[in-house]
Amino acid sequence: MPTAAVQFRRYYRDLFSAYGPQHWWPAPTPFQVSLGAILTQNAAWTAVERSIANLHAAKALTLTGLLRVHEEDLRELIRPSGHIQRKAATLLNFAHWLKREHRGSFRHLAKLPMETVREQLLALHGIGPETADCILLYALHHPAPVVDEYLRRVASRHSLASEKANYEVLRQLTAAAFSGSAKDLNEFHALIVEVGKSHCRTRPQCNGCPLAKHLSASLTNL
DNA sequence: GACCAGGCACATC
DNA sequence: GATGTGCATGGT
Repeated sequence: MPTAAVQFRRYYRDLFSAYGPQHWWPAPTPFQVSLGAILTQNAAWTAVERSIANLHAAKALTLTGLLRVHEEDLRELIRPSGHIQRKAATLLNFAHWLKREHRGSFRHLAKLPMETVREQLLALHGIGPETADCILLYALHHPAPVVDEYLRRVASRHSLASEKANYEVLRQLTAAAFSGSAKDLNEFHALIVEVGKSHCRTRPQCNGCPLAKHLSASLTNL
């Protein structure tokens, strides 16, 4: 049995062959990447796009623009992506932190060590490990592994990790597979989301899934 | 009319 | 510490 790291690299190769580059993150500035990362928590990306369009119309896609919006109005702008009370508060938490601690500058933020920024992000209410790692990877271009439910399912069904493997375990496995390469980590996570949306919703049906050939015999016989 | 979506915080056991 | 549950909305 190959190591999980080797398997992850094989998945990456096969997914890239099947789907091609995903061009993540679909946003023009690191600030907008961060807003999207918060808004997409437990929400479909199509819903996030509608919220982003509302924020754009309200000129709230920049730090100063966002900070000019009252929290109640912000809730209405982001209504399409749900969880409006908590997400509005989180967006403002993030914006105030960026302004207060980092002069509102991603350039300043990018100079700090990845782990330092990660700790600060995790200390913000409403930002958990997945959102923090998305910001590190897609806004700051740090080599930060992102673990999501789809990766958890793939790893579990392919017997690479326990069904109950926590975020940290899968983060280490991913780091071991793509250590140091932000480019590969970027593409890998995007591809996992893509295959997850189309093939990993129900277990273990993988007909037509680019990863099906990697399934262990015990699973394919289910 | 369920079920899900590019999670998180908090209560409870 | 692990497991369950509320948060909110729109698409399928």
